[in-house]
Amino acid sequence: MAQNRGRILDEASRLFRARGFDAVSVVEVMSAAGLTHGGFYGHFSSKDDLIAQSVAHAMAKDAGGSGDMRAYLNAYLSEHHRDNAANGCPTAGLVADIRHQTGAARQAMTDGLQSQIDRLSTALPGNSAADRRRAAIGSWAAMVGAVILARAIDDPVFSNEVLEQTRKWIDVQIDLP
Amino acid sequence: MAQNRGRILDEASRLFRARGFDAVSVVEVMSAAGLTHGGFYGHFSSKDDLIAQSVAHAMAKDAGGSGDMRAYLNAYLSEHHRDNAANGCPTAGLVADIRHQTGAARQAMTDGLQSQIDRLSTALPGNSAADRRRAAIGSWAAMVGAVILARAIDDPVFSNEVLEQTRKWIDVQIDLP
DNA sequence: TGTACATCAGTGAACGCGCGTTCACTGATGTAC
DNA sequence: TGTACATCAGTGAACGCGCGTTCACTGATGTAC
Repeated sequence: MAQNRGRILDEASRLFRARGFDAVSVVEVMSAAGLTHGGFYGHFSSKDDLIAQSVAHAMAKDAGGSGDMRAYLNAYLSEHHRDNAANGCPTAGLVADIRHQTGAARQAMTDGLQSQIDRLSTALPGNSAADRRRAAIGSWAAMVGAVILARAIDDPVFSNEVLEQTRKWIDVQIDLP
Repeated sequence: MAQNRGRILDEASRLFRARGFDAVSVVEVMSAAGLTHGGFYGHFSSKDDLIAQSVAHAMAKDAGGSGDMRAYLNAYLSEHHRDNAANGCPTAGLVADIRHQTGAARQAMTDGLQSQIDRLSTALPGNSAADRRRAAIGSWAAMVGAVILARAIDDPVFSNEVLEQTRKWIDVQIDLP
């Protein structure tokens, strides 16, 4: 049962990242996990509960940004990441949708973002802890914003430009003393 | 009839920014415009058509960022803007949702973003056109990203911190020669 | 000026559909003797 | 080792509801005479 529960959370977080919370049904999630929909309520109390738990699950699994910052930045602002939302960063895929969700889901996202900012703060250069935290917040906002913009834009040239120019723009900022 | 059509588009774009495309029904939009739902299909061919037209309408109406850049930045990354999505920037409110919409809506958003980047490019300093365009793209990604993050975060202190630190981080970048 | 009629934007009841959720059930698993 | 039974995760038909959409209609407006 714990195994099935883990598979439901994995598939739910992939489907939610790809298509949003509202557009994915409970039936779809259970099918993706190889089960029928009736058993869903043995694992979760409601779809809102699944959403909250899948957000926490995805944020915990996707804990990047603590190592080589330049490599992380290049992978994050890549065409591959833009085109693979299902397996990509849960923040970029879910954060805008979170605004319309219940308290538990919002709290899971908030906790995940705090961890992410803490991780980036240690990976970025800077003269003081305050400088590093500012760089972490600013560059994370730019990274998430750029991927969201690039995914919305219906023109490959412009979309690629947003990714590439944002990468270069952050590069300049990170290299500063 | 043209007057009613304008009111429907105004109310639709406000409701969509506040709650997302899926969560707002045709009945709600028509009620907000002071009409009943049956007349909707005299104005639009479908809800998707309304979405596409309301995105174009909102992007055209909200053409900011060509004047005083510092004032624009401060207003954009303010608590007031974060807390008033309904009347705020359509990019911050709708861009993530656009990914799941039809071609017409995506194209309206793409066109609006091109105009916005063009406007910011002329308002920002820089030694070359390429530098200015890079600064426009990078700071726009950071501004949109920060507002989206701040709206998702379920902790006022952290949310305010994201707005304030992103503002300062962009400030440094804009002031550079 | 006054009357008869055509037009058509807006009305509201009705439709089919997919959703989240419920519940009586099944059948594999493990324990008692 | 073999049999009887309890447990309970998973099944699938069914529910009520709200949605997007349709359509016969109404009633205000403007034109013809």
